[in-house]
Amino acid sequence: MSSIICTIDVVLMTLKNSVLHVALLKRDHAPFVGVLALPGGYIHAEDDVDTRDAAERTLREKAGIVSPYLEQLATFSGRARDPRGWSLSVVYYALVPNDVIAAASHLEVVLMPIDKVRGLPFDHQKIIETAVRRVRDKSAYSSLPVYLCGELFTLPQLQGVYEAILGEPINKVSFRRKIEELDMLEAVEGAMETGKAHRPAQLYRLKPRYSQHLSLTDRALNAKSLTSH
Amino acid sequence: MSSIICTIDVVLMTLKNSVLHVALLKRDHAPFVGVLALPGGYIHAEDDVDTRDAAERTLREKAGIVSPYLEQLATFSGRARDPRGWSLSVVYYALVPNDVIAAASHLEVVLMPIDKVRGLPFDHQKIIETAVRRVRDKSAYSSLPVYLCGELFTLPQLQGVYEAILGEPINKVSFRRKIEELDMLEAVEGAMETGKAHRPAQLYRLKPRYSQHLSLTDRALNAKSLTSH
DNA sequence: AACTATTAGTTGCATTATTCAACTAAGTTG
DNA sequence: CAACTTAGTTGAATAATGCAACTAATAGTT
Repeated sequence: MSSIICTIDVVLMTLKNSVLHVALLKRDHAPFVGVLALPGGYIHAEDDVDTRDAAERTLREKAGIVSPYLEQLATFSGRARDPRGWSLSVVYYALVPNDVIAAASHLEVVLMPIDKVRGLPFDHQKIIETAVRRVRDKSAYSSLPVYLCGELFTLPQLQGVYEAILGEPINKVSFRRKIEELDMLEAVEGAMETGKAHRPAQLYRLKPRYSQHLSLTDRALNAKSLTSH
Repeated sequence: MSSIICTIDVVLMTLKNSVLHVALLKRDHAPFVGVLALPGGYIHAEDDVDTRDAAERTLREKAGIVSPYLEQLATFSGRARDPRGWSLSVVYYALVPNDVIAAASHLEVVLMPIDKVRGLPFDHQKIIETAVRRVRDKSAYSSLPVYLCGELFTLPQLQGVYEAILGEPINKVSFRRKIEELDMLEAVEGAMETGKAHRPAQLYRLKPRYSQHLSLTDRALNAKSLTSH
């Protein structure tokens, strides 16, 4: 009856040089051994509590990472996507600061700019496109991008992250008003950015209760993207 | 290896007396035979092209309905949700006009107001809550609610549908501006609502190319709901 | 036929939100 | 200590939204 192949995959994204990158790994199992692909694998019904648990395990085992943000993206399924047969992959996406990947990278994680991704097995290309679209859409009206920053960051840094994801400059006053409204950051008392030849910026961190949670507005940051979907 | 139970479920919603209702069916298989639950069933790897196809089949077979809008909601999974063992359900949601359900209802579809839903098996309660939240969130900045109207409708009717879903009155002028901006409706030349003792309203329909597609704005209809999620 | 009641649809203004440009602040470097 | 550079703020210009009052069109009532 159930000849369905049940897997999970994780789209692990980070910002490097102001460009969104996705983490890829060389596959160690057939099919497509040695080919770069999304980290993923079978769901372990014995060990995993649910698919989120499976995604966390995969991230831990294959990339040595515990992600501060992990959310279900969608499930991709069908007869055609895997040569082994009818398969189904529950896909999660994660956002982490670049240095977390660099620090954890005892394994061979390849960071690929999302514009350069090509030649992936299965429907991984389509999965990544879906994930990138989701991140962009969600960033316009939520605090999602903070997960691409480290523990501490300045507002100009955070603005740069938003701009990198949304792909267009944001008005400084508008940005700060939105961040204020989201009410998710707290200034770190007396902590300032150092080493730059100009006025130092205040350091902020995410308010504890927003770990793994997003703060939302009902107005997008930026009026451009009227999309049909 | 794969002892995972793979199913799909559909949250079929409609508006009846200005209240969101969800369609439930008495289960004809164990477990929970005879208990009201979401329409769903096993994925048929032999027949179904993918999970969307399985959802469409289920809707057709169990409720006699072809939905004008069907979208993947999320996948619910885990050891605990089904007494038979580790299971996974890819859930879709559908919106249909009330009369479509009424017309198709040779089968025993029970329409339950979403506030009254209780005592459902598995995690169906949680699934429905997720679906309702999704519909509400999405309705604030998209054309989603048109799928709850019939083929033809007036702007006041459509406004009533938005208000029923969002749960608060909308300013008439703002509403019409938004609809204009979404650019998804076309007036039916010379067709007017009849039979009412007042000025008749213009009839509209969805522009053909928006079938199964949404039109989005970047500004929500209504400034209330600042939600944490 | 005129009048009443009721809802459709529009118009102009008041209010609020967003953007822009110019300003002040506070460091490092030479 | 003057020059430079970026942080952060302020106020005015512009745009979006909401409100209230208007006109329009129908059925029912006198």
